[in-house]
Amino acid sequence: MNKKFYITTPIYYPSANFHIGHCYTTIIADAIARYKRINGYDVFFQTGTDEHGGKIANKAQEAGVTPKEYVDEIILNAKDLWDKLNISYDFFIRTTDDFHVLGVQKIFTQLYEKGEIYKGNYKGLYCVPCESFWTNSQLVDGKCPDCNREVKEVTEEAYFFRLSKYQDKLIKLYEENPKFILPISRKNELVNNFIKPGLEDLCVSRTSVKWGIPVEFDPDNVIYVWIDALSNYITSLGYPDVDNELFKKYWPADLHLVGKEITRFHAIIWPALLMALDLPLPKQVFGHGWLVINGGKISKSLGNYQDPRIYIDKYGVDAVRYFVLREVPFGSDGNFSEEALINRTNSDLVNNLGNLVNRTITMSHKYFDGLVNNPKVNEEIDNELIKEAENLYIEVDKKMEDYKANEALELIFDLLRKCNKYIDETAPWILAKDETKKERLETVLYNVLETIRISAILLAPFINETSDNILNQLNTNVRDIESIKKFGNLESNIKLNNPVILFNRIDSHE
RNA sequence: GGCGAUGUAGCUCAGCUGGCUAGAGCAUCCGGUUCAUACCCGGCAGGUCGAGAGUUCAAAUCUCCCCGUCGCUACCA
Repeated sequence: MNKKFYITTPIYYPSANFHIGHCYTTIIADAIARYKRINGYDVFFQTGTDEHGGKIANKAQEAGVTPKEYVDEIILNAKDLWDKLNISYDFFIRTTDDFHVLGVQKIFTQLYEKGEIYKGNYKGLYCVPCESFWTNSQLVDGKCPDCNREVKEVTEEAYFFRLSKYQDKLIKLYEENPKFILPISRKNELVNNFIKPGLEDLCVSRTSVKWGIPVEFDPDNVIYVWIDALSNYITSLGYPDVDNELFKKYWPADLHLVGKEITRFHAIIWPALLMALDLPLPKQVFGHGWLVINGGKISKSLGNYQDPRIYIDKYGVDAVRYFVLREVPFGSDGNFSEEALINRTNSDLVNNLGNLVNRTITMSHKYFDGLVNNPKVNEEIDNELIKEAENLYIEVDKKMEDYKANEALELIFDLLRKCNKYIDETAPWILAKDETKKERLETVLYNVLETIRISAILLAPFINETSDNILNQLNTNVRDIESIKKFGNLESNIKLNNPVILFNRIDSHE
């Protein structure tokens, strides 16, 4: 039986269509999921949307439709976007799905019956005209940030989750699992800002919000975002039916991939809720950095972004995937700009990779009619290339262990660069002029083709279409991960297909 | 204010527990090559490693202080 791997993206808030930042998270998750799959894992990859809450209710009202109608449209748009980005998700959960609504109600009731949730009073600063609660830190000069009027302290009945009770257990969790929250800096933030000062109980219901899941035994109260949204990771597997095959097979999650802004919810509230439910905890929460635009946040109000499909249509899905995976360093922010996308595409995908594949296959056709053969007339110069090609998997795997996709890609492209150099040094066009060097020439081309095959197989999780394209041009059937752990598994009797341009050069002056 | 990151070649960044003339990719310039998508290969140039002080035989790497940028600071997913 295969090892399992359950990976999730956050469930995004569909108050508007998704931007490149959503794509970034989802593409990383997809790359990790695909990487695990080619390594033999039985992967369950989940994404989805968090559709309740006041903000969406307001948006819908503005648009003159029901909240459900409003989000339905955005979800269609999102699914189309994920299709265009080749996101290989196994399940797309919506918090408006019936099973989720029922599951969340059961979870809430269960927690209440166990005494983990109690009824108390929520004290908050309320702006009457705006009908919204604010925190101290949100106020501007002590006044409502929206309308600049006075706020007043009001009290309403609400349900609370005993979060404070889990303080010590959370500390123990972090200590026993140093990689529970990655990167480490995120963990420090949480410990210093929340755990150390002391956790407060968490208000988990609202009466002021109507668009949400009602509390089963007290329907005037709506279950607030924490339990509603976070529970998605288990309701999708059938919880509270713990005998569900999916739940038995995939829970606990191996990786919750989240943006750094919501690490807190996943690293504090979520484990505490699971402890309260007596469920196993996820193995890891990774709070990745943001894609920023001109150093600043992607922001709807600034209008500093475009529909991601514009870039996909113009430059191709793999150019976009490659860019976000390659450009953003492990855990920190990375800059997105069309110019950087173009540069990255031209230098890495067109010049390095595309040209390498093209020149190699062209030579094979020119000199041997596309027939592959390896007479193994090796020379000293071959050893380094062969050794590095053989080591590539090990090196990439080390990087992917910590989800460092950018560094994994860097390694692959280093090898491709070395391959171009190898061609220049062995100069096949000179060998071709000497009939006695025929077998040496075949060997050289074989070495390059095999290195390309190995690289293409490792590129599959990141840029799957390009990977397929290359392997199809090679016309090889040997595409499994095992075959690249040793050099020389490319078949010796195949005939290459005609070369096809992988990426077109982008003229940035367009 | 508190906590925490970060500041290294024009750009994006590597440089762990201190130790050869500080590195890579991209961009620029020069040269080579022609199988290839004006591509590929080689090379030059370019850095007071944010500023200052200290520890040390030796610091980008440790300590202190200052300056800049950014993040977090709970009920805004």
